[in-house]
Amino acid sequence: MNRIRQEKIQDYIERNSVATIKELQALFPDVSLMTIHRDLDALESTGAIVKYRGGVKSLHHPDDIEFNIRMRENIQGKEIMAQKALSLIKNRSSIFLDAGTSNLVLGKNIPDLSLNIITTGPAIAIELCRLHNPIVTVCCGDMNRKNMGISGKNALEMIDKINIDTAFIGVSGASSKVGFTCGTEADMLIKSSVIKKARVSVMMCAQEKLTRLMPYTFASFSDVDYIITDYELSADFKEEAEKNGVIIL
Amino acid sequence: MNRIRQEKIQDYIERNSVATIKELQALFPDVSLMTIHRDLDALESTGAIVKYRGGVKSLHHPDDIEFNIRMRENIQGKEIMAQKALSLIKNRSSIFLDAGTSNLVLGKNIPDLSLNIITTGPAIAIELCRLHNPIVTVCCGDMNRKNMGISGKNALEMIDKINIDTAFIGVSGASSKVGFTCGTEADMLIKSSVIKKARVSVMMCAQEKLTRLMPYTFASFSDVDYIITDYELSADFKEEAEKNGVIIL
DNA sequence: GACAATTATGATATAAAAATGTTATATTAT
DNA sequence: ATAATATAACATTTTTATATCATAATTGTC
Repeated sequence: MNRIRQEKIQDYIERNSVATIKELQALFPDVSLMTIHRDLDALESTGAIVKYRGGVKSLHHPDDIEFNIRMRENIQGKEIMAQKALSLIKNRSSIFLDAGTSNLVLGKNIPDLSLNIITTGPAIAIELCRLHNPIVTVCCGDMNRKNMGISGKNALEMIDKINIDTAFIGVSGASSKVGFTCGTEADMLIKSSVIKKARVSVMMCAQEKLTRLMPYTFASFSDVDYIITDYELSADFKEEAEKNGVIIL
Repeated sequence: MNRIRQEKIQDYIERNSVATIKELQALFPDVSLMTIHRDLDALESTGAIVKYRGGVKSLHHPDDIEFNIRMRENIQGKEIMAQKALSLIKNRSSIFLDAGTSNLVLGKNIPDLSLNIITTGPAIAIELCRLHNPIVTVCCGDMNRKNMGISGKNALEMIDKINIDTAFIGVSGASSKVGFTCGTEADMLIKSSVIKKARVSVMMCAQEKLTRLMPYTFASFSDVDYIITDYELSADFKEEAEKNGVIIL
């Protein structure tokens, strides 16, 4: 079988979450219908998709999808941010990775150093299993389906007990006036506790988050040390950062 | 033969855990295809790698890949076990899912009931995000790369605090004499604590685990309530189960 | 250093396997 | 009942692996 074509097909289906055979045929005009069918059979046997008469659908579940969709958004920006963040990760330090897509991309890029990595993202923990040197610790608590993150009282208690050198915190929305915001109270509690405990706090602010505000503020500019972004900050952000000694990467 | 090249090839395969012949050819453009084949034959005869049509794979994979491989093994058996386990899950109860591939398959099959699900498997937690009703709680602690499971002091403390109605425990090895075993001390501590706390303890014993013994015993027959398996138990298991009032599903 | 013996490599032909296409037949939806 | 779609069976093409032989490089011996 042609792996590359099959992966393209799967990608297409995942993106659109459904696809007709005709669409796929049009997408790959140089192979026969039968081959498409066979490719789909192969993909189906891996459990990634399901065939039905006339087409196929992705088997990924609604909540996964939201996360996966966000995972595919602005990949380049996330890569840029990950590269910047790597410069802040020192061997033999203890770092915290907040749940979320930016930090999952960061997790994929972390080298095999002697680190203590604490995370609220199970997906991040799984990703880090590819490495041999870091000790990976998962925060306990309740899963938030939206951001695949852990929060709750147990998590807070645990964070209270550990030491964090550098914390990478996901930001859902921000403004120069209200600071850094997120969508739930539970997440807010986690993020603000971590920032209090960490020696260095790094805000992972993809560009699109900077024009958006979420209900809960978890940190103001004076609480943080670095802002990592994928493009450039607007003047008011820069000004506010400078005023509070926040370094922009 | 050229030892140095062969070692480079082996290194490359180990690092990527698989390699296509084409990749290797591109990597060593100054030798012929035939030579690559012969190198691979030599490496295969040492038992370090395995050839398959189109490429080679390493026998020792990074742990995350190892987990995925185990995930694909005996899928039918795991499905059978999952179906049996479902009959023990009651609405509005608190269940514990141990990390591991059998319970990940079980997780994929759990219906959208009002459950409290506690798990040591981040992959299981992610899978359960597809559901809307259960409250999913992840145990805190350190990741064991081999079974993608969480263990350690934090996890033990957390388990101590919660109530578990039915616990589904993964079994790595078992015998009628020594009972149920696993591979690390940390896992042993988790499993035995959970069994102590749970009202009902269910051992998930795929057939292939029953002819295998692992270093740490975490439970004897008298500690457990159910054994779920995908085929049939041998006479000595049945006898020992009956003696201790363990129900075999 | 010359020479044989061994080992490694490359080229080509051949065999095996896998992927694809074609056509015929079965299934399904309306 | 009919048209659309899916599957099965077989033929063909393409890809990949092996066997064989010739040649080159390396090693050991005198």
